[in-house]
Amino acid sequence: MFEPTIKDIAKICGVGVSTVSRAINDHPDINSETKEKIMNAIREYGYVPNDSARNLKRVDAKAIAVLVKGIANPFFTSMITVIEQECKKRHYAMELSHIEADENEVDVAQKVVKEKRLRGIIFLGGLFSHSEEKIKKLSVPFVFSTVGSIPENISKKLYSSISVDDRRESARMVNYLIGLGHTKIAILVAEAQEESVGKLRLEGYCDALKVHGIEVNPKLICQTKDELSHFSMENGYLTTKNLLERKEKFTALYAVSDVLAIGARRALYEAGLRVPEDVSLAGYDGLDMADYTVPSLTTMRQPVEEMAKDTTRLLFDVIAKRTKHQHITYEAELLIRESTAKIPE
Amino acid sequence: MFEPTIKDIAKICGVGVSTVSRAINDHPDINSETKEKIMNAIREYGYVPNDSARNLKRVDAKAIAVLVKGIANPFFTSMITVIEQECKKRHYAMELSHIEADENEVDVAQKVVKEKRLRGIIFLGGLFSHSEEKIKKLSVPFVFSTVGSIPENISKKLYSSISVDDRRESARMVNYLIGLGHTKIAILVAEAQEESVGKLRLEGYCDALKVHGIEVNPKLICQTKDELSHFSMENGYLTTKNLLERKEKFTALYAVSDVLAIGARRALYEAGLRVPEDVSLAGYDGLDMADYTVPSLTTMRQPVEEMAKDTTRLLFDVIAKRTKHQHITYEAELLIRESTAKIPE
DNA sequence: TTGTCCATTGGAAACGTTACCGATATCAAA
DNA sequence: TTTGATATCGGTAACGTTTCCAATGGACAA
Repeated sequence: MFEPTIKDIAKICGVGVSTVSRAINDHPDINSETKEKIMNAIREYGYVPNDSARNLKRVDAKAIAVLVKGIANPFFTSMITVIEQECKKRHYAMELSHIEADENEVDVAQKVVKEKRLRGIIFLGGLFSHSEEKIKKLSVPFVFSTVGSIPENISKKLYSSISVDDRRESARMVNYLIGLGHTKIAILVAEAQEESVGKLRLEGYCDALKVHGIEVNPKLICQTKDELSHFSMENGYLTTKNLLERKEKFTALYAVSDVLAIGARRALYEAGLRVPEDVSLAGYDGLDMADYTVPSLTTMRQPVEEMAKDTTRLLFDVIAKRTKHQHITYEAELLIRESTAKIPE
Repeated sequence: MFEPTIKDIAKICGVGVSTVSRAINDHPDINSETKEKIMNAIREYGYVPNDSARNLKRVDAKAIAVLVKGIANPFFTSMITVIEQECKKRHYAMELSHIEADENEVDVAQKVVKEKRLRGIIFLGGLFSHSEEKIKKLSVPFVFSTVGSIPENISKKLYSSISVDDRRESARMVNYLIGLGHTKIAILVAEAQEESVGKLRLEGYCDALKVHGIEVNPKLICQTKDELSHFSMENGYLTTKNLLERKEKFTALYAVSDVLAIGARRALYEAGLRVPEDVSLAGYDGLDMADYTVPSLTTMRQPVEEMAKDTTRLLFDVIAKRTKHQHITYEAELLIRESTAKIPE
């Protein structure tokens, strides 16, 4: 079947290709009658500009990329949805790419940016193995927005970030549990490596215990298994089962992610432990899901929508050079629900 | 910063551009030493081929698109993840696009295909307003794979489909509930419009009741609200609250999606109804999530992974003209778990 | 009338790649 | 030596756009 190009449209309308180009790109230097005539022909013949040709010619491809590590976490799904909407508003395309566990995200970024001539990158994920040297090598007009932990070893001038102070908010949650009378608090932690959210949230947990003079009991610190997706219900479930086998007494369980908490809930249930009567359960993230479980889950809500919107806005601002790189920190909101309760006397 | 092109690499290596092209595309007509030399230079200078230029020149852009209606449903998220992996294996890019409620999916497909010169399209979604005429207009080498309900009014030769016989499997679920002794079975149904999964699952529900001589009680048929995302926990929750306000007695509640069921579970809980003691609850889809709720959810598992793999395989087969359009139907698996029980005498 | 300015247009050169076609070198066979 | 086949390579024309630059024509002032 016949696929019209800009030349065909030009011929049909008896004008030059540049005129058609002006028409479709809303250039001012064009007669309104001519433009209308062209637009009609375009509609009639179903002409759609070829994106590759456009991006090849344009200095600026109107597109950004979102790189996600750990798509399994619904928290990121929500963020992506909002980011996509924001891009659409600005008539930008959004390229979505997953980063596998064994890939380096800056390398992937490098490749994607060159391949597609993108204007910017948003990183989504809790753990990044950035190195300053690699980031400097990212040649193209580039914005590096990270959601989650902020790499400490890199000059803040090189990237923007959007994050919640995981360590502080995590401590806040544990403080709340301690306030309820709990002292034997177990923690379910994912990816407790350098610069990861897991590590920060674990540190917050330790901070809170120390402030209250409670000794950190290593037997109550449970790390998720590497073989599985770190933030998955299955991992939460299995890790909790593992914890229960240790026979170490605890009255509260704090999972550093809602998904983990939901898996944990199941494991507790199967072990015959009631929530919150026998064990108080707390999550982190504030997923919609956490509000519909039975019992509903006490959690730290991260302002997803706001964060996603700001990420996008910031990215476009930096691209347009309206602003320098910024680092925004959000407050999380402690949502107290049914899964946590005072420890019985 | 300096961004090398194929010409630069050619100059650096003292060869022609076509030789470099041969090297990066694994053409046979090239000396292995030359190739190695070129590959080294490419690594050293960080050359990455420009995707736009490639796709512009190539007759066949190595990419397909996945168009999703209703991304909120985690069922689709799983499918997309698998499809993406399959594409990666074949060195194809996957373009992901959402279809808004007010958009026509064939129009979107048309536009995307022309814009990006794609080789094929996969539709994901329960409801499509396809028209034969529009599909025929899809000019480019094109494959149309639909997952979900199959449009009945369109020649089967024009597209491929991957689906579960929603009507039959839905009836199977209701049969199972009837087998447990339930006769007052409420149904939570989303999007009960023409050609939608919702409608088919509702029909299956009616079929099963009729076979057992149980009268269909319209007061037990609850439609989700249009304002919300049809397949969301919130909608399941609100619709169930609405059902409960009707004061119509029921001993089982069948939600046509697990997400809805989880919302329903919450509403039942708040109303003081125990699952399964007071009300048996059943879902549909077989999400991972359904296995971790308390109580775990009886559901109809659709073979997501298999379906996603077959969809991709089929698409690539049709693109390569290895096969004609096909229509594959899968069996769902009835997963009986804790949320359903025999009706007490 | 002439010159100047503005609005509108067309032509053509890129953008970076692939694919075709032809060129060269090498080597074996005649 | 000549011929032909084979392996390897380079040049160049596209692919469909955008963007610059120059051209045209009309309006208006000098």
